[in-house]
Amino acid sequence: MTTIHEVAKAAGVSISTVSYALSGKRPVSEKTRQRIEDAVTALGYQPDAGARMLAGRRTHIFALTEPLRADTHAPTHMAFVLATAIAARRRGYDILLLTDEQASEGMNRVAASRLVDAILVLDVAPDDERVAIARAVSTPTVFIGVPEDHNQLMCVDMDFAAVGDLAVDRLADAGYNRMMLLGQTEVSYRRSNFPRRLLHAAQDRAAERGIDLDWVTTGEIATDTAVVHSAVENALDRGHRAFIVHAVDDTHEVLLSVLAERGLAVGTDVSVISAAASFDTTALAVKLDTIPLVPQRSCELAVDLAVRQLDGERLVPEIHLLPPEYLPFGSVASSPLDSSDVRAERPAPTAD
Amino acid sequence: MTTIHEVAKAAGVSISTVSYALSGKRPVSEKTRQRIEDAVTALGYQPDAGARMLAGRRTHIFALTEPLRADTHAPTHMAFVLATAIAARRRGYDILLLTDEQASEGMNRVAASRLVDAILVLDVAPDDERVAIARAVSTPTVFIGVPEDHNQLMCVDMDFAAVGDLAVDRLADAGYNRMMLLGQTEVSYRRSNFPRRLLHAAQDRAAERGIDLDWVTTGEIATDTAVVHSAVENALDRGHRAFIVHAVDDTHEVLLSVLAERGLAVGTDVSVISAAASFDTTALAVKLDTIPLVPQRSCELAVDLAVRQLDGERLVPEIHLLPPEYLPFGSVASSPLDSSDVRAERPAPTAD
DNA sequence: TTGAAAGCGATACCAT
DNA sequence: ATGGTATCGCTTTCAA
Repeated sequence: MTTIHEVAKAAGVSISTVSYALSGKRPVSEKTRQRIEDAVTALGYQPDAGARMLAGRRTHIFALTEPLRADTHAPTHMAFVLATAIAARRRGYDILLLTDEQASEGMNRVAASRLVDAILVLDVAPDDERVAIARAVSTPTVFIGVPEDHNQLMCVDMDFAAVGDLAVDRLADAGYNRMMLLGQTEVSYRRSNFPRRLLHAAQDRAAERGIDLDWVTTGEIATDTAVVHSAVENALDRGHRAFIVHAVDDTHEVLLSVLAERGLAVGTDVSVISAAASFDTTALAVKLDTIPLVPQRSCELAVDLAVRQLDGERLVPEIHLLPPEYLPFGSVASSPLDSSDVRAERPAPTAD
Repeated sequence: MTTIHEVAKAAGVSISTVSYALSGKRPVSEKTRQRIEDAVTALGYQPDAGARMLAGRRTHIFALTEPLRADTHAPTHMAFVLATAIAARRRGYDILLLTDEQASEGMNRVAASRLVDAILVLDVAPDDERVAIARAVSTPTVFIGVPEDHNQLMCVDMDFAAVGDLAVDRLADAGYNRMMLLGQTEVSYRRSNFPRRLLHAAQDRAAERGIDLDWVTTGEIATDTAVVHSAVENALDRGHRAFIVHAVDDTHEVLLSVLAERGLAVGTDVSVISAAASFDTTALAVKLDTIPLVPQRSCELAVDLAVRQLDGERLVPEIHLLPPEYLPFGSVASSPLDSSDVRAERPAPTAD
């Protein structure tokens, strides 16, 4: 193992100069800094992590807690983990995984042992037990998601309410007076609150504008293809021609396939908006107007907030809601038929 | 922060006694060890991670490298990550995530800085670049998967060849002389070698026993439901009545739904074996005979091998293949019709 | 602009 | 069975 002493000797300077040259915390003449850098690369020097943690006040590690429940949607979750890891590395931090069933134990342990500089919390539940721990430990903690009781907590999340408003507004502006929200699984409305935030905002906005908004979930636990299929059939039979989809990719696919079966053209006969999807909707059979949920944005902000706190910035604990962005792809009809007309011209067959 | 000094003072002993009492590396009288433990819990003492890493020769951290390519099947991957994390924690180790596009950089860094005690390699490709690095660094490395060039490498994996043999044997023993292997996606046969290991073993065994084995992949990149659907239809039309499924859950579901549509009863009219599935097949509509791929087994063994190396055991670098286990659920018919009979009694309609 | 040296908080060797 | 202390490799204050 190469130590800082060997680098110092090779460069003909003291170890403190090497340390400062590498950290940049003290000016070092261009000449010596060059010699030091040469020595570093020549010897393949890499500061000892343990020594750095002990002497410095930084471990350069973030903990990432993720309960990984059985109902977690793996692809979405992976996207967040990956985005966090990449954002952290860019700032010089590694990610330590805390997947314990009892995330509490892990959080306390890494905080008490000073293993990590900050804690990032993923997959936040409304009544998350990690809230109490975050308050108890002195390690800076950032939630990616918003628990019910978020007083004095630092949180980052998409503004799901704004997503709901935006989606309803677009369809309403296009002339629809009724629309269908294809939501998440039943369990996700219980275990998280972001689906509710979108739903309630959409319902309120619809009520304000005198719009008839229907809502269905996409299965009990996991997304149930059959449930989605019949829900869509049913909605079409009842005259629905405008859809807001807040769901996983499978649900999008089922919706599009039913529309295709019926010969309904998206952007002409029916309108569809994908709301808060974290996958690439442009890979679908039909491109959809999308209000994307970009994990990178949330995760980068979370990492940034953590780093800034470590750098001494005195940030107020608050919720950071990322404003939604609307990506048009022509899936909303410009001047649709009114749904009552639709109903008139096409008598609803019995479902099934 | 509570230090070992405070614990020592509270317990009225020296710091070395505290250290030994906690590590158990030296006998300590029951009386004093009790006082020390009391002090530890009273003060909520947790040894400083950095100090431990520097003074001891253990960081109590394992690195887990996972390239996370776009075609990675998220649920399967998550199962492995989770299993590894749990196995490691049980042995007192945390998991540091290395998800870099260039896993090389991360591996070199954590090895050189002595951030981790060992490296676990996930999602192994046939020509994995991490093989070279594993050979270069002195940090013990265990592959979960088997690269093409595994000379001098420590690897753990399911014995996929044995899985293939076993599946073919069961169906052959049941009297089938032709069978269909529903395989993985095309890309997985290129990016990994475990699908090939199963396939080739099955083909060889089939050839030995004079059995007609067909094989199809389940889509180009991601599993394509339509592709699977027509492949199964086609196979049935050609008289196939025995299936080996080496694929994700979606593929199982499509197969079962086609069989149901046709009114073919699993275990009577047709036989199905699920081979090397890492999800819970008992949750399917029909219970299937399964040769499961249990991530826990591979991951626990990998962790165990890493720990034993750290404990000084001089293990020879070799491949550890886990023998398959056959879980019967009655999905293989006991005395099936010969496929030629089947063909005779049911003229094959043209597909589609 | 640079160097010397005092910690950081454990582990583990050498004594007693 | 227990205590004293050198040591790990770095960061950072204090001096020059």
